[in-house]
Amino acid sequence: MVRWEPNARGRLEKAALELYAERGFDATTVAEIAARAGLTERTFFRHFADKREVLFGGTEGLEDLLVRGTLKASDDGLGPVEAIAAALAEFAENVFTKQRHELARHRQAIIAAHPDLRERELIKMASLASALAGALRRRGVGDPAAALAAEAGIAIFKVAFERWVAGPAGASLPQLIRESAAALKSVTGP
Amino acid sequence: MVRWEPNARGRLEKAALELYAERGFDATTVAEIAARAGLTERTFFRHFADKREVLFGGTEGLEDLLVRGTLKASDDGLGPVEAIAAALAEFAENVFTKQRHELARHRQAIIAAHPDLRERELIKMASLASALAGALRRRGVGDPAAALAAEAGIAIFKVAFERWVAGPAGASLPQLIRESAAALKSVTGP
DNA sequence: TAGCTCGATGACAGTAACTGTCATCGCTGT
DNA sequence: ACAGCGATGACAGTTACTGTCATCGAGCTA
Repeated sequence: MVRWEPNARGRLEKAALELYAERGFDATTVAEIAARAGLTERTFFRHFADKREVLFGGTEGLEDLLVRGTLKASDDGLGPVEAIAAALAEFAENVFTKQRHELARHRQAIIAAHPDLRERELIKMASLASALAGALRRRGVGDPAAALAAEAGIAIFKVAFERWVAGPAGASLPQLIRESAAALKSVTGP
Repeated sequence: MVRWEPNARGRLEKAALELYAERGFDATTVAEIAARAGLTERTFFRHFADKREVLFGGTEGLEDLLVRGTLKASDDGLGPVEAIAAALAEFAENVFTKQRHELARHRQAIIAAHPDLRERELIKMASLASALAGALRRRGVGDPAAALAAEAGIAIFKVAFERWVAGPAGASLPQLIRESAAALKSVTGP
């Protein structure tokens, strides 16, 4: 006999996703989320810094992973933007699989529906860009090249991900990333 | 004899800027800002949607201005990214003058110090990118090229602006924008 | 001039996000 | 057995933000 049901955090995430989808982000209170998860409001805030963060869990190791991928690709001789694109593509290969397409679509619909959630997503991306710029600098890329390459890499991912989410379940995100990278290259030209 | 002092909005902006700088964003309450401006909290929220927005006023005509500039530059035969960079450079020429360097530095220091304010800044930039992408599409640029060019243009501006703010008062933002655009071009290559 | 509408503000109550603090009580190691 | 730990609950407090009605000078109209 356990004192509490396990996986409180996961239950909160599930409850929040459901309620945000059912009633919208604004019309959902933290107390309601906690109640559906069989917990109290106070416990919600022990697991998540705020009402938005509950949608952005599992992002902890992400930056490190992509930084390592970028460093490796850079060591393989790729240019700055190509290195980031390669790291993102490899990451996408493992995480944004065909099975998770529907889940990602659902989540993005919720995020797109509310500016507060868009803001949170944007700052996560910006933080990632900053980390990737640092990685490039460690590989000898100067400034402002490193910062620009990182921003460009994130732009590639944003656009590719948007298309992946909007498109059919069969599409390959790594492929879309490669296409976006190519499109960026052609569009920066004359 | 007037019933109220004029320029309530401006007084609120000034008071907020001062208090955010003095005590920090978190430690400042809206009631304090309103009191310093000789108004009530309720009136603050009639002028600004929230506590952050008070730092982002005067942004109303910006999107239209840059969209028009981009359309014009595009008609002059520039490539998508170049067109946006040109529009941004011209805008910067008129707005981010040497005299406003100190003010901009001050404002950016406040924004950089608080994630909530960074989020707001990022969504403004994202909204601008979206508008610029629309402008490019109207000029026949396809997808995902239009979206990527817009994101790239915004990246150029972000990096250039960061350098302008961090650098000496004499630097020219339009010049930094042109340098960033060139750096992006070289970094997307092999 | 008298009355009327309008627009900016104040007054006040209410909701909900978030925080600080202390109590509770199974589990774990000694 | 028992002490301490860690996740949770209970509860009060602050503050961002909203809805609603009252106020009152300015300008319009008859």
